[in-house]
Amino acid sequence: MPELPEVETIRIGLATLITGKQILHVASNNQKSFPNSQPDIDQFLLNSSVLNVRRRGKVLIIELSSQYSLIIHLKMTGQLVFSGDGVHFGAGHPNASLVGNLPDSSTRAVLTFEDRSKLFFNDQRKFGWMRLVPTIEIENIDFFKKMGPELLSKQFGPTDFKSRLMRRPRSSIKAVLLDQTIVAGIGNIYADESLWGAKIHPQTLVQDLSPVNIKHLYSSIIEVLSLSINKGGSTDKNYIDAEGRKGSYLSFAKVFRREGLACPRCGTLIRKIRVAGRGTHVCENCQKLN
DNA sequence: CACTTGACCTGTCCGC
DNA sequence: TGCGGACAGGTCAAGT
Repeated sequence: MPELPEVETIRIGLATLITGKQILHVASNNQKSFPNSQPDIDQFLLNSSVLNVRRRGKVLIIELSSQYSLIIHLKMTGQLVFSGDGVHFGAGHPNASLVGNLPDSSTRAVLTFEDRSKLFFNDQRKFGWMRLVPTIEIENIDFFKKMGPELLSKQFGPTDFKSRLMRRPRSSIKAVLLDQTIVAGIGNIYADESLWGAKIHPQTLVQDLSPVNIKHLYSSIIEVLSLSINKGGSTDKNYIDAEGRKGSYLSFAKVFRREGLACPRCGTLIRKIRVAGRGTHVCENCQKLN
């Protein structure tokens, strides 16, 4: 569920909360979530401190002073929640009811910093993972090597977008937007929202898109992602930011999770269909199939 | 080779 | 009320 805007929101929060802090202790109760048997951990995680927090696509990268980095993929239900000075999760915190007391049954790993503040890696469905890798090797890791360009990068524009899409001309545009090797960061929510914004049916084959379609889609994606980052991302069920806050983007969504409601543009009832194996929200009046 | 589907998980919701 | 099954969606392996 965390897509680019959610991960970016977490990154911004984490950067201010943990940059400069030294890691004293790490605990994991699930080898898939975080294999804490790695010999590297004692040497390169403990007693190292956080240099910065970066993002690549939907992946967080916590760079450490040891020249190692923690790479974190939250997948569907992962959360990173910080608890420490100035940020309290207990009685009186406005989000206490959302976060509850930690650790809880979904906590898979906990980092403890030198000031006793903690970072909880919660993940109900155990799809997410955290790995310790040498910083210099990050770009050689397979999924980073295969990952498409950053949509919000200044070096990335509509022409690049078009040439990336054309790598999969015979697939539906929705499947291609979800493919992280084409462009990085879009998931189900923002695929549906940007396609609605560009008035393109999700099942349209890439080769059937007009140049104008592609231009509109590019603008729509940038607009939707930027708006969502400004709203702190989307909260459906599990997403919260590093301080335990929900995002408000979903209240701005035009089609996602709005099946049976009126399309804000034309009033036609929004339908939920299945495209590329995913639940897909569409206004079949605005978004006509070519 | 290009593309689609199923598995990985667990909590929630719906229908009987 | 209880229970089985569908569903949620990011990614990779397996299947067509």
